[in-house]
Amino acid sequence: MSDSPRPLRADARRNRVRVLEVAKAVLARDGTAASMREIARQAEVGLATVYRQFPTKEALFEAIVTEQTREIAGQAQSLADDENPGEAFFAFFTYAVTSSTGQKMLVDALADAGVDINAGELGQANRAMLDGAEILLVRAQQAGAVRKDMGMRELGALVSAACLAAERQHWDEDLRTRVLGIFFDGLSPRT
Amino acid sequence: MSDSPRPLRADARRNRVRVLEVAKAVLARDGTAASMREIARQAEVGLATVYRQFPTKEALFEAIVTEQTREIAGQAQSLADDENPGEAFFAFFTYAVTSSTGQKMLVDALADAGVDINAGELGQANRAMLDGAEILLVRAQQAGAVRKDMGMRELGALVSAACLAAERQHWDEDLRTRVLGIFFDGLSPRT
Amino acid sequence: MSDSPRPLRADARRNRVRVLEVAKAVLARDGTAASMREIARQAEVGLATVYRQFPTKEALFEAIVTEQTREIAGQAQSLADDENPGEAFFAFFTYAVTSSTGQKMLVDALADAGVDINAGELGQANRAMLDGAEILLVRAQQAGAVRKDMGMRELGALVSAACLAAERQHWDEDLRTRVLGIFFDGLSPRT
Amino acid sequence: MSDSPRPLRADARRNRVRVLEVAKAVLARDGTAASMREIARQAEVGLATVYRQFPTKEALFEAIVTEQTREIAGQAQSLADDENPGEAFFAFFTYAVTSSTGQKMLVDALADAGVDINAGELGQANRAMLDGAEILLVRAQQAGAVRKDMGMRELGALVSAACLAAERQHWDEDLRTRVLGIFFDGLSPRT
DNA sequence: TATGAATGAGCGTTCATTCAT
DNA sequence: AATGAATGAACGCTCATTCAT
Repeated sequence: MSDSPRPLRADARRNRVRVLEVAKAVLARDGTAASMREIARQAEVGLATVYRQFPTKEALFEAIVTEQTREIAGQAQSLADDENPGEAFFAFFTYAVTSSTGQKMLVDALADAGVDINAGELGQANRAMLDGAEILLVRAQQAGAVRKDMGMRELGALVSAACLAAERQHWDEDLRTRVLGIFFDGLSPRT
Repeated sequence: MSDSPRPLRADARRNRVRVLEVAKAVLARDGTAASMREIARQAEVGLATVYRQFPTKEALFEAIVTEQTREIAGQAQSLADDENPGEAFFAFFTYAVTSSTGQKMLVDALADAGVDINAGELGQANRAMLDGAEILLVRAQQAGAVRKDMGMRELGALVSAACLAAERQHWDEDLRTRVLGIFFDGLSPRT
Repeated sequence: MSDSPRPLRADARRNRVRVLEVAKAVLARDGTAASMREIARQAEVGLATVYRQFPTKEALFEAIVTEQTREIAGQAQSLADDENPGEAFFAFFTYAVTSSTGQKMLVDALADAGVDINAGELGQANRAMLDGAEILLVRAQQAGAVRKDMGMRELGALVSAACLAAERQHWDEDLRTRVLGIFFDGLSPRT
Repeated sequence: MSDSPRPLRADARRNRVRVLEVAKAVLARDGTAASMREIARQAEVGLATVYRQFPTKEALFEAIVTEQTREIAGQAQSLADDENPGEAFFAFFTYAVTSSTGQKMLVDALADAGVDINAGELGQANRAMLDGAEILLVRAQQAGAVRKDMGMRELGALVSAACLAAERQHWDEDLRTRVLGIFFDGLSPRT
């Protein structure tokens, strides 16, 4: 966690962050058809600078997905021993939908492009996220907050659905709250 | 503005239908990145024949969406006076998700491209579909089968979510049934 | 040998020939680093027209080499039963050097690019050329016009050497005659 | 214009030599398409260090060619008063072909790029080499070892031819010996 | 002085669209 | 009416070269 020994890379680091941020936004807007040139233009860096940080378009996508996946995995972990498992689970679900806007699209694009989603850093992050999510799900079920006939497949499907629709339809916060409310009611145990 | 008589268009009509069918399949497989040339090849017609029927790629997309929207609108209409409003509503929801696989992607592509989704034949079809859906929703609510705090916005969001996720993740029938089950439980009136 | 049944392709055919011609010249001048754009520009056709005829740069190279190889093979064949084997052999050698300007460079470029030089139409043409050359060589040796310790390897090396140097140094006819004269003296049987 | 003193350039000198060596090898392998970055990487120096020594890629090429030309000129000089002019000439020819592998390609690349081959240090080296070669040629002719109707143009053409073909076809030592044998027989006086 | 990050021109290739046949 | 050849803009990517550290 100490400062790295190379102060030279201050600008390079800033450029990387900037490119990632812009790329996230551009991809959310234009989908995977977004061009590297457009990303470079909006990040106000040269085209080759993007390529220095991310040697292919695919690598850029993968970096974005990996970053977001890690964030979600981290959130799962910090909720793992929450004293209220039900609330923790629903909070995680909401966080995942809110933060992973556009991610599923990228994951699919990567899969289409033949990237092994379970390999490398992305695979690691993915497993961490899934493991964390499963813990939250099981604890919520044990606490009686979530119906028992739910598995990871259903959870993944629901989260994906919400992510994709929120992304493409630009859900505002109000709509998201109401739709997730419906989801959560559906997830409650049947009385 | 009157429909012109069509004495010679027997083969042209057949070509149009054929191109539409093939385009639907190709787009479902390759997404909106599918090329006009590929569609022409698979339809076994010349490239310019496709362009005669659909002056731009966008127009072809629009035609597909319009057709599918009309089908869904028709389904809503035929369920409009079903004697069991609750069943009718859920059947319609399921039909919409099942049949419009790949459609949402197109709608978004159109919207991205600046097409006014409410204009022209597509707008007409869209309004018919929404009107039909609203009737089904209201009747189901009046019958006590669907919670009262649902509006068309929530309905659209839910249908979209299911369509997009089903499309991108290749839900099998079993998973779709289970996920829609959760949706429908969430839509039931709170007891 | 009859006219092909498609008169439509008159212009396409002319473009193909034109592109091939220009490409031969451009490649002779700029080497394999010549750009497709430059070829298109000089041929006064659109870039995509070049690609319609030759789907990759490699394919264009291969087409050129194949064409030239065929011409040389044809020349070998028509000299195969010449009544003066010595003259026939030397005439063939001269023809090969004169006509295949720049070819060796392309062959090597293809080999570098991983093209199997013995496969497909090029391989066929290549074998025909080598077979024809061998016949001429053996006959010349039997007639006492060429030293016996010559094999196809040496022949290939000598022809290549002359081709490459003629190409890169822009030998005029006079110099070519004198240098080939030295070659031919070297090829004569030792007295 | 005077040579500046070089008190501090011990490492710079070493870098220059190292870069030149590596560049020679890389260019022999990858041709003139080799990238400056690759050369820097293999020389284990920074990219800008290469550019400090050689302000352009062209300059690097020129330096390599100049160095090799100087070596050949030196060889010519040391053979200039050999007691056996015929042997000396053929030894020089062989040395030139053997050592200048890859050089002709560079010379041509330079010429294509518009570099005046007769200017600067390269021109000087070139003249020295040609002068030395001419002396060897004339002495060999006077000694009756080489035919009289040979001039520098023919000599240059023959050496180039052998260099280029040896380079591009990866002649092994055996083949080179045999082919040069044919060349030398051709160069002998006609009996 | 040495480094490597940044840059933009250029390359091979694809695609929607137009036009001559 | 139908065809497919022609076109140029755009894309992903690489490279020689410059500049800030």
